[in-house]
Amino acid sequence: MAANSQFSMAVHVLAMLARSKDENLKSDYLAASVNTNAVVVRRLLGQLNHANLVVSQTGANGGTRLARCPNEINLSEIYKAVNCGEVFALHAKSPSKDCPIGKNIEAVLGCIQREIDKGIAEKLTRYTLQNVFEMVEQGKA
Amino acid sequence: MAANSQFSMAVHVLAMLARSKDENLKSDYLAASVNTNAVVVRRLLGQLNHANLVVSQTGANGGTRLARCPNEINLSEIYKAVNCGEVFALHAKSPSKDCPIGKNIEAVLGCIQREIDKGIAEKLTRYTLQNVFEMVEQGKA
DNA sequence: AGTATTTGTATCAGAAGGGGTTACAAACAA
DNA sequence: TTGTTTGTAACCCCTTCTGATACAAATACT
Repeated sequence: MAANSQFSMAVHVLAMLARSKDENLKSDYLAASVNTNAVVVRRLLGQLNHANLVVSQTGANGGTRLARCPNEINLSEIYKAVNCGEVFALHAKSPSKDCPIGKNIEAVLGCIQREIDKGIAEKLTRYTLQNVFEMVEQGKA
Repeated sequence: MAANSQFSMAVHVLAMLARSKDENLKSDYLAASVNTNAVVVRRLLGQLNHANLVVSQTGANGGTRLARCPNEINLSEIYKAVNCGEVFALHAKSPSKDCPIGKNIEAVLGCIQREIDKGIAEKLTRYTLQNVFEMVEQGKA
């Protein structure tokens, strides 16, 4: 898949916002750091805003800042906010219902899919934005 | 872009092979159950063969069968065999190295990425192909 | 040997989605 | 009012997945 890098960009942008505390940052400025276009950043911020992670203001001296403290935001929320889809897709075209395997495989795969998603969420919940910000600041990967 | 359903198709095909024991199944037959094209199935089987999960034979009465017992194949191996890529992509274009965040964010994200991949593998390792086959047979999702 | 069958693979076309870009309306500060 | 900034629509390009056709190579059967 053309790999979806929205989560990476989102974490990057949010880390920038965490660093700037309560100061509004402009999409132009964020785009320069992420090395992309300002509109791409604004589209992303729209999703983060929708998830109540950031607050934006239009107009002169506008921009975006965090809606909460960095230690009150965890990566799982960010992951959910930028809808990256599932880990793997179910069949593009439904399997044959005339086949004993095809008839039930989708339900089983769906179950496994949910299991994995739970696992991902569990891992991501362990990291707060504050944690990530500190790891980046300390150059500690 | 179309979401990647290769893992789903792979599990489906392997479940079919598990059901047919040591009998060779033809790509045409598998394709009918998966509801796709025989070439798509052969491409998939090529990857599974490369991972030593199946064995194929050309020629009349040819086809494909499992290389191992279904209870000796776990879903993590299948996941690795069909290269589904990472859960999320890192930045398409490298972030600005002039920014304290941009300079280090990729390393931190890579670390998180590996953490998640480990989690997925751990979950998938719990299921054998035999488990999946039985769940499908029993219509139990 | 000869024929039919089946896989392996190359190649192309179409669909879908991500990302980059331009353009412009709406909101807001001064 | 004027200049700035976000929000969003519209479009293009590129990549990847899927479907399809075609054909060589391998194999079984007669």
